[in-house]
Amino acid sequence: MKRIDFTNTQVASSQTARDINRGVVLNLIRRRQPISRADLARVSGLQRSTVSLITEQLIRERWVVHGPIGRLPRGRRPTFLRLNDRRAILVADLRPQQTRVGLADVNGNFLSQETMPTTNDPRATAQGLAARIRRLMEVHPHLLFEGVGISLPGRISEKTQHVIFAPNLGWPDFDLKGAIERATGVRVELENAANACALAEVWFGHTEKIRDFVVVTVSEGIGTGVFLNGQLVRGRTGMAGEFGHVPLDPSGPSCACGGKGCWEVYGSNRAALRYYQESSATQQELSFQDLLALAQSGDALALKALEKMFQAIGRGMRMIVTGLAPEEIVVVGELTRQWRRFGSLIEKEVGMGFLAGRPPRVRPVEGEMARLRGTVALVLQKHFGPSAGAREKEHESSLQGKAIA
Amino acid sequence: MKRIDFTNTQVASSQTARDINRGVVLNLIRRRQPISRADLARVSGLQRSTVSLITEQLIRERWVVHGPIGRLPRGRRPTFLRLNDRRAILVADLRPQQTRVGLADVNGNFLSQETMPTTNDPRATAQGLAARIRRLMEVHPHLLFEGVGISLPGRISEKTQHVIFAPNLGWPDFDLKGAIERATGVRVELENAANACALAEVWFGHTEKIRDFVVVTVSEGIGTGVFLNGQLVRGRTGMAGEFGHVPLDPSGPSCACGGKGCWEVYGSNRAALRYYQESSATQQELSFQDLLALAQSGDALALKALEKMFQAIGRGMRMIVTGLAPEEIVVVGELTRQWRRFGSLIEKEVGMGFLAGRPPRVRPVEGEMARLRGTVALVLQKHFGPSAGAREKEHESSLQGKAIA
DNA sequence: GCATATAGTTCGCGACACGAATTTAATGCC
DNA sequence: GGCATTAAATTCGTGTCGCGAACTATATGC
Repeated sequence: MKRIDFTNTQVASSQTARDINRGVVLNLIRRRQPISRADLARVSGLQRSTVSLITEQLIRERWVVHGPIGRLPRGRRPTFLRLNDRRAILVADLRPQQTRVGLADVNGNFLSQETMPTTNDPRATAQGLAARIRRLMEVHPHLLFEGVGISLPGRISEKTQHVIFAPNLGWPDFDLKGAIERATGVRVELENAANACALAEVWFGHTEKIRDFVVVTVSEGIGTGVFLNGQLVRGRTGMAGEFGHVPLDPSGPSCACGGKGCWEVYGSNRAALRYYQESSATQQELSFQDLLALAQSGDALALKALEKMFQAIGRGMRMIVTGLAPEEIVVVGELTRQWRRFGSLIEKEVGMGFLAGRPPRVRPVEGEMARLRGTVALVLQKHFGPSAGAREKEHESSLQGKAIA
Repeated sequence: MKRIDFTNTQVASSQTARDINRGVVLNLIRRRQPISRADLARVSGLQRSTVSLITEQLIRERWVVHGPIGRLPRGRRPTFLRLNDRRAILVADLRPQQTRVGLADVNGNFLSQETMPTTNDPRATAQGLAARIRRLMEVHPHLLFEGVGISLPGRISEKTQHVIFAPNLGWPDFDLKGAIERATGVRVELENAANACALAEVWFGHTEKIRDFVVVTVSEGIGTGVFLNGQLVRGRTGMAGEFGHVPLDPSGPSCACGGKGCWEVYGSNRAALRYYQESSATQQELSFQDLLALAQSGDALALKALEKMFQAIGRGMRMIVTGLAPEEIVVVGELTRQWRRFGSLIEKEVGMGFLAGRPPRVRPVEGEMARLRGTVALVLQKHFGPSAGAREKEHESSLQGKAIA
């Protein structure tokens, strides 16, 4: 009587084709809105008839709405389609000092934003966050809330979905997802901040077709979001991307992780502050913002500290370039404000250790929005991504799955 | 009149479902042969009727043949199916000193094997290789040759398919693929040796379901085959996986790549020989084989040299573990013969720098066959992989593609 | 008013997977 | 030996899907 569920392999049915094409059309609308059915057919390669059926379905599902009527030199006028911006996503970005809470539409545009303090107590922070989320939902009763997306400087277990390894927050193992879900009744998606930035690039960046890139987030530490073969790399346990804790020099200063000479010991905001304080011999507490301001005003020691920081960032990037050969490296963080002055230093360092061909582009990103935008993508990919069609259908008409014998 | 081919997005048709399911069934037959249609239906989740149609197609395509008749306590006997082992793949593994040429069936079993010298002249090596391939084809006129797979210690440009960056061979930019194809008339696939080992693991290894692992090949240098999210990582230019040239210590000895203190300077066969010669102060030329033999016979200095080598390998693996969090690391090379003695050293080193959770398994592989088996997979994946069905169909009845307006 | 051009819909067709019914082929009990 | 039972494999009717041609709707301009 050894009956096991053998249905482990992913087989395709007719529905599969529809799911795939639904995803293609939905994403084309997202990218090129407003766009007519005829153009969708041209761009996708699908037949106009097929596009009509799919868009009809998407409109039924409330993801797409009719937009304005277009104008052409001749012929019937096209009715443009666009995403339904009454679908909203609640987002939050946890950082050691403060948490940013926001409300965004499906296009990644923010309807509102606010900040709240982050505390060492995960339970209290979760409660405060849940309260603000509930309030946002009450204030906007006309919106359809798709979910909550949260980015944070830490790692989320693939299995339990708990927050694990968040040294910069100082949190222990904690079920943030469960806490917020229970308190708000909305589905929550968690993601590491660097990974969220990578998602933001893919979903809302101009670079549509890049399949291999790495995001490097520089703040208190250094985080990396690794995106290869068109997919985010999470690794077995969701721990992938901790290049910040790879040693550049085994005899270097100690790191909070327990290691020595880690990349982030040399290239983080904290490292720049350390460089500055070592050289100026002042005892006063500075923030990285202050350091940037000093550099802006021409302070030689501040400039020198930033120079060392940027060089170290480039040095660490070499291992990513050598090992993964990405097409592009995207830098996120406050330091990008000094990109004009020091960006070339990074490129020089990256180019130095390069083995063959052309080194990748290194590009800064305005940092404030990337993390939040990424969490929007995090929530949306459940609906827009592959095999999302099946989920929608289930949700819509609650078809039961096949019983397992 | 700006007409561009807009059909950039991958859309699905009815055929797509068949392609996917054909791949599922074909791979199930490969994995579980001999297997009956009924079992295929059970394991795949497809209907028996569907399985019959697909297997009929596969038999028409000559990929599958009828095997023996099974026995059951009751009921009609199943006719087992298995892969057609008259389909053969020509394989070659280029190494700095010698090249191994072989003939394998679709199951990765070798029908014959021979070796030939590798020279510094790529043109001469290609000619010699092509001659042996032609001879193998003449000797086996009853076989259907699917293609030639070649693994080598170097990188292949994604664009031109030329061999680029092969410092250990001492070759310049060279069109090996084109040379062999012109000389033999058979389609050639090139791949880096470490990547080939990774493919061998996925196709012929026991570990069917591991989606994230890294192969580390240790010989003259150190190569890595990075396999993440169920896919080989090649990077933008096919250069991904050169972790062997990431510095462990920026003040270390010079490397052939131009850098300093690269991983392979500490962890390769050459490094172990250097350790030994430094300690014993002998001037005689030793091979790594000799060193292993010395260690086997209990030579203290040889043991010490290997110990340092294994520790260095583990130290370099830490960056892979930290950055990519694979589920498993597979080690390939002659050094695996001393795994019992020193394997634990690697595991200890890997475990030391580990941030959270459990470190990955580190596992040795008998090295000789891995590279060659990988090239078999390299050729097969064109026929067995996704969207292979379309290619077969084209090949079979030469349907023309749609004309682009 | 009619040719022309373009957007969007309708409809018949073929490919496909599904699932029930049927056929085929074995075993074992009476 | 006859017949119920069991299981493999095939056949056939049904629904879904994309394709492509035909058709409808709606605009411009001579």
